Amino acid sequence: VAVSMTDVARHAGVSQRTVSNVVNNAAHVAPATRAKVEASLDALGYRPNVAARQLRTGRTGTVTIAIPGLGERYFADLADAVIRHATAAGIRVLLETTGGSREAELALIDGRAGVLTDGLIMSAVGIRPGDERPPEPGHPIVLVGDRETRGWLDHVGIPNRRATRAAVQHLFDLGRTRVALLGRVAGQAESSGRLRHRGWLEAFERAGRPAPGPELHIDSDWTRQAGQDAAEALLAAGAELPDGVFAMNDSVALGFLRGLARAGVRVPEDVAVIGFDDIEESRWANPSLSSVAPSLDAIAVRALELLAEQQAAGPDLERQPHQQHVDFTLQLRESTVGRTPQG
Amino acid sequence: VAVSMTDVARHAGVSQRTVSNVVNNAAHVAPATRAKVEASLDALGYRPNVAARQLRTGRTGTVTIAIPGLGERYFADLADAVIRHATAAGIRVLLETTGGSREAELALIDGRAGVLTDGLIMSAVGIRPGDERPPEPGHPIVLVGDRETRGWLDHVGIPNRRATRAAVQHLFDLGRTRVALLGRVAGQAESSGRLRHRGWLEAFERAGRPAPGPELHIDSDWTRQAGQDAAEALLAAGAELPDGVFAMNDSVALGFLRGLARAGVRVPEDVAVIGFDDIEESRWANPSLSSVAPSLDAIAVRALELLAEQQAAGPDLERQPHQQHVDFTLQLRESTVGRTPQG
DNA sequence: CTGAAAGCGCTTACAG
DNA sequence: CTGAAAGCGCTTACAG
Repeated sequence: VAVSMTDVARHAGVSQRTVSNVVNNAAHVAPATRAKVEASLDALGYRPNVAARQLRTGRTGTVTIAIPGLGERYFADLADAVIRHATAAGIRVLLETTGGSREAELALIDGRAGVLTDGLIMSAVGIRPGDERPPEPGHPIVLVGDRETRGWLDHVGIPNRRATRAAVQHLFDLGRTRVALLGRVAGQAESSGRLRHRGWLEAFERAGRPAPGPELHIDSDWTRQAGQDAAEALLAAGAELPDGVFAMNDSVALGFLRGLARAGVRVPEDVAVIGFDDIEESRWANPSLSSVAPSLDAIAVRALELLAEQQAAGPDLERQPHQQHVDFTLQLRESTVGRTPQG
Repeated sequence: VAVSMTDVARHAGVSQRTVSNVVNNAAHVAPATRAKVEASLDALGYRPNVAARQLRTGRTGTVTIAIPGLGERYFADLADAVIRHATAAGIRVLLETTGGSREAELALIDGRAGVLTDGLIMSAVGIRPGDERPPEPGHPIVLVGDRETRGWLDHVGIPNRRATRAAVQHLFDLGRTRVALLGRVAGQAESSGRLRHRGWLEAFERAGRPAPGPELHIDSDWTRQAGQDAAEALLAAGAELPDGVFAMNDSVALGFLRGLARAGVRVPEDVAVIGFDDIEESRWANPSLSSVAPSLDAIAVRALELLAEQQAAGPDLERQPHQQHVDFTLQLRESTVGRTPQG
């Protein structure tokens, strides 16, 4: 059914090689030949067969971005950044969702289902440090996000502990002293949950303050609903409220804000709240939410670069995995600094 | 570098065909042979070469979902629905973003850059009715979303006019009479903007009310920022406020709500607001936003079915394009019905 | 600058 | 139940 280069070659009265040269814009094609071939290309409606090209060259011009799911806005934003930067470089993107399951992530890493693309960028949340093994030649892998392992795989993310310390210090600078941690501390030693927990503790330490007691750790899933429930439970318990809250991500922070608002607690006057991830909703919440903003663009660019680097390196057994940090910023909004003149 | 079936065959002392049979779980492989081959498969670490398989069979097991971008939550949710349902069926999904540009959409439709997958599901917003042409054999296409063309391509969406009438009627039922339209009426005759504009007019007509005057059409981009700006401009103008607002999508509605809240206008007491798309933020806004909720799951399932149908039909020149509607519901929340006992 | 030919790694009639 | 072989549509040394 499809028109092949052979068909075009016959139609134009040249060899298949010449058709290939024209299609791929190779230099040194005589103008007359080129014109003739292009006419045939158009006349027959030729479309390149990507599978054949890929089989021959071993390259697809496509990379895979794997995230837990698009439902969580942070991951959608991350995927968006990768897609935008890849597209700009002429690379297409296959999106896989893992549901955050270790099994699904491992299957992708070792290519069990077949390697469809030139490389894999994965926001891994389910695998454990021991699961990593050196990527096989021809199957470059870059992990992105918040883990901080010293594993076998390249990794790019933001410095979680440092970013957390900065966020908590911001609350200290505002004069808050009883700064709570909102979220669940779970997962592996190097999970973002544990890293942020440690950052919170370190902030007290570095500020020369006594370590926060357990009553300042508000346990909660990292979801909006859980955040709202946590706020309601806290208020129902009637205990003294913290005057500052560092939330492990924006979703739980937004839910918490809503729970406070419904009970008439004033933010930031009574409680100042800062989150993590800087998802888009945070700009639009009422009050708008301060947050730690990782540079997703920088993460995407760096991940794509590392992928290209691994491809170029080929089966280089000496290559050490690159573990890199990119920048973050503190987005200060109403939930900590109140309504500012510029709104 | 990679291990081929030939390598495995040599290692196991069988023919390549037998290896293929084992890998593809073909029936009628002698148990002893299977065991032998499986041992070699494991020993050598065989991974199927997807490109070769695709070249041979012409199928990839992958479909493309094309949307304007992941930044707009509605499209992310749509892509998520397609990915979830495709994955459940063992199909992988290539995500392309078009930026809503007609050029990018056309390039995908006619496969100019090469057809990478078994089919294309596209949320098209840039192409015009005349741009559609019958899909080429072997390149199935399904359009999804809000257009309502009688074009050459299969289409699945929700009945925009009917859904809009239902939303406006809901406001009438609440006793509102000055029900404004918020959003810009632009694009082709069958664009969702024009369809929703018509639905708004029809609602007045069917309710036996006089047609709304132009002062009830609040022109605005379909974005959050624009919605907020529109609310502020309206209040600054000092004109009489509408008592109900049908917004063309949730984003502009949410921005509008924020603008009202900042000025102390009470929702829904002073103004009741309903949006369109039912994006996730709407559940979490304060007040939460009522909205027309298309069934994204139904859209995804139906689109995938139509793709499969086109594949099965093959080059059937008699096949008529299928243009189908799926269900919608009205999600009633605080912005129209106020805070209810169950929160 | 162009042609004839090999081969990427599979699947699948065709035999036996 | 298994083998020997063709061929999917390309790219790319090898010649000329």
